[in-house]
Amino acid sequence: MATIKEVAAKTGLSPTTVSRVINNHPYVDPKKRKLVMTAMEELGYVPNSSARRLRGQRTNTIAVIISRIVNPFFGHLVDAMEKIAAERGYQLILCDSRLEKDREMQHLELLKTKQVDGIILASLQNRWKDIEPYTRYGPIISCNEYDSAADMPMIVCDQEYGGYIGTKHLIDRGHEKIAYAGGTDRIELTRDRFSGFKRAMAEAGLTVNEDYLFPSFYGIEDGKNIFHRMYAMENRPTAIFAGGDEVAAGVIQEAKRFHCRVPDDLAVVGFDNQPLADLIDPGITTIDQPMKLMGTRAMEMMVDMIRHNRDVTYKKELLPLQLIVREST
Amino acid sequence: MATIKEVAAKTGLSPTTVSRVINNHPYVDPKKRKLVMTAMEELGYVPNSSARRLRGQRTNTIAVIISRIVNPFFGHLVDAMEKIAAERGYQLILCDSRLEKDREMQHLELLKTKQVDGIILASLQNRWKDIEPYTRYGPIISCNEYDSAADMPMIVCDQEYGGYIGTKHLIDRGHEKIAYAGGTDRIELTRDRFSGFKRAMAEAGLTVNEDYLFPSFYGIEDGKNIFHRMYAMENRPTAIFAGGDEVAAGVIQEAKRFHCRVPDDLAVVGFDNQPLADLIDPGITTIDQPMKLMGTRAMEMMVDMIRHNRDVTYKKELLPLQLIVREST
DNA sequence: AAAGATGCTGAAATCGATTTCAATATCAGG
DNA sequence: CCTGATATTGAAATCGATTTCAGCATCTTT
Repeated sequence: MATIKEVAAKTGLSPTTVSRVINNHPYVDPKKRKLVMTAMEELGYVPNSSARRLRGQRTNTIAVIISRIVNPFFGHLVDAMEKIAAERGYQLILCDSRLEKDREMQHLELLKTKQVDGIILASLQNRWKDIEPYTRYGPIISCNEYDSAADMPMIVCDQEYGGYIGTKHLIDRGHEKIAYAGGTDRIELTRDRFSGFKRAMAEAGLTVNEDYLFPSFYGIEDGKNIFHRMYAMENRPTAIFAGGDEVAAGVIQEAKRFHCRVPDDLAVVGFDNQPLADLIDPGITTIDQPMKLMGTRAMEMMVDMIRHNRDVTYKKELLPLQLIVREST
Repeated sequence: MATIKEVAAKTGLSPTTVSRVINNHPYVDPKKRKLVMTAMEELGYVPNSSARRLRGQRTNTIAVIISRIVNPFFGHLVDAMEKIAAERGYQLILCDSRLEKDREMQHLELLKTKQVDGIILASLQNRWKDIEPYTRYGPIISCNEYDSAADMPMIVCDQEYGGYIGTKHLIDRGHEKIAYAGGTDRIELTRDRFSGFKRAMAEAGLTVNEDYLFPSFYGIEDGKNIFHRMYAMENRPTAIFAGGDEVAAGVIQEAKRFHCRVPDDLAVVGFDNQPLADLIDPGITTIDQPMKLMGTRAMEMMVDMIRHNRDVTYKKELLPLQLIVREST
C-alpha cells in the first residue's frame, strides 16, 4: 500500500534516495540510510514489483512448459528446476501444454508479452519454424524433448542409444518377437528411440513386425490396453519395449491378471526408471533418464543466459542413459 | 518492442484510441478499429504486461504453495488447479516449500509485493498468526492442509474420519496390534488423522501401543525403514496404517523381501489412493482423497474471490473421503 | 429549434518504481 | 587558495500501458 513517495515524505528525503537505499547503492549517508530503513519498516513498505518490472525490463520469472505435470517424470524435472531457480532468485511459471499444440503456442506468448525472462521447453508439440520467431524476445532452451532442425540450446538424452540398449537387452535374452510401444513418428524424441530399436533389430538380423508396433501412449490404462491387443494375437510377441514405466506397469499388471508370466511368457522393458519401476513385482527393467541432472542443467543455463543477456551461447548437451536390469526381463 | 505509441503514430491516432481497440471498448469507429488492428499486426505489437500490471493493479497470476512437487499427490492437485486457472485466464506460479517454514514465508511475500493476485496454500508449515498479516494484501485460501485457528477459506478433507475408517477397517479384519505411521502432532491434518485412529482404537477397547507409533515420513525409503523397525520388535504389530501410499508401498515391498506375507502376517493400509496403490502386488487398501476435486474447487474459489475483490467469502468446505479396499488387508 | 442523449476522439494524469543529470558539499594535493 | 576528485542529494524523465475528463459531432425527442 505504501509507496516509495510516502517513504520519501515521511523521511523528508527524495524518492531517489529511498530508491538508493532499497537497491543498496553507494553514496547514501549512513544516518539517512538508517532513517529510511526504519521508515520503510514502520510503513510496512515493500517495493511494487510491477513497477520494478516495467522500469527494469526484467521479470525474474521463468516459464517451464511441460506436457503433463501428473507424470512423475515431469514432477522430478520441475522439482530440480525449481530448486535452482529459487536459489538464483527466479520464480517459476508452470505451463502445462496437455500435449496440445495451441496451448504450447499460447504459453510462448508469455515471452513476447514480457511476462517472463525466458522459457524452458520440456514439451515440444510444435515445429521449430513456429517456435523460432519467439527467440527474438528472449532465451528459449529445450530440455528433454528436441528437434534437430532447431537452433537453440538443448539438454537432452541420447534417445537412439536408449532405444538401442533396451532392445539389445531383450535380444540378448533370446527374444525375437519384440513389440514396441513408444510412438514411431510425430515427435523426434520418440522417432529416435524407435530408430535405436530398429538398429538393434537389424543388427541381430531380426525383422520388425508391423503388428507389434503400438502408437504412442502414456498411462497405465494404455499399458493395459496394449497387453490385451497383444494377447488377442494368434502370433504373440514374447517381449515388449514400452515408452514409459507407467505403460510397462500397466502391461505387467494385466499380464499377471491373465496368468501370463513375466518375464517367462512376456518380457517387459520400460523407460524413465521411475520409483514405481522398482516397486512393482516384478521390478521393471528400464532405461534410466537423469531427470534431476537435466532439470538442474537446463535451469542453470537459462539463468546464465538471462544474466548475460545472450552473449553466452550454448549448444546441444547430451546426457547419459543407462540400462537398469530388474526382474521383468 | 513496438509500443502503443508507435502504433498510435503509425495510424495517426492517439494512444487512447489504440488502447480502446486493444481492450475492446465500445465507441471506436469500425474503420479506425480495423486500421489499428492491421497496424498492430504489421508492427508485431503486443501489449507489455508489466505496464498493464502496474496500471491495472492486477497480475492475473496465482501462486500455489506446495510442499513437494515430486509427490504425485501434489502433481494431481496442481494439475487440477492449472486447468481451471488456464480456463479463466490466470497463470500459476509454482512455489515449493520443501517442507521448510522459511521458504513458505518467502513465497507469501509474493502477495505483498504484488507479484500475484492470490495464494493457494496446499502446504502449511507456519502458524496462522504468521500467515494472517498477509491476508490484507489479497486472498489466501488453504487447500488440503489446514489450521483450525485460521480464519480463511479452506478446502479440506475430513482427516479424522479418514483416520477412523482406515483403522476401523483393520479392526474389523481382526487386528489388535496396529501400528500407525503418520505423524502425531506438528501439523493439524496429521494430528486429526491420528485422532481418528485413536477414536477407532478406543471404540474397540484397544490400547494404543507407543512403540507402534512412527513419526511422519513421506517416501518409499521411509516405508522400508519402518518395516525394519517393526520387524525387529519381539512383539510385532500385525497391521499398519501408513500416512501415504508411498510409505505403504515401501513397507509392503520390504515385507515381501523378508517373506513376511501381506496381508496374512502384516496388513497394510495406505492413504491418498494414488495410481501406484492399484499397481503393486498386493494392491494397497487405502483412503481415497479427491485430489482433483480439491484442486478444482480451490482454484474456482480463488478466481471468484479475486474477481469479486473479496466481497465474496467462503468458509471451510469439507470433501468426502472413502475407503478403497484392496488386497493388502 | 432547443435540449438532451449518444458516439467518437485525444490531452494529460496516473500506476510506482529507477535512472540520468546536474547541483552542491567536502576534502586532498599542489 | 585553487583545482580536481569524491560524496551526497534531488528534480525530472522514463518505462508502457489505462483512465479520466473534456470536447465536439451527430442524432433523437419534444
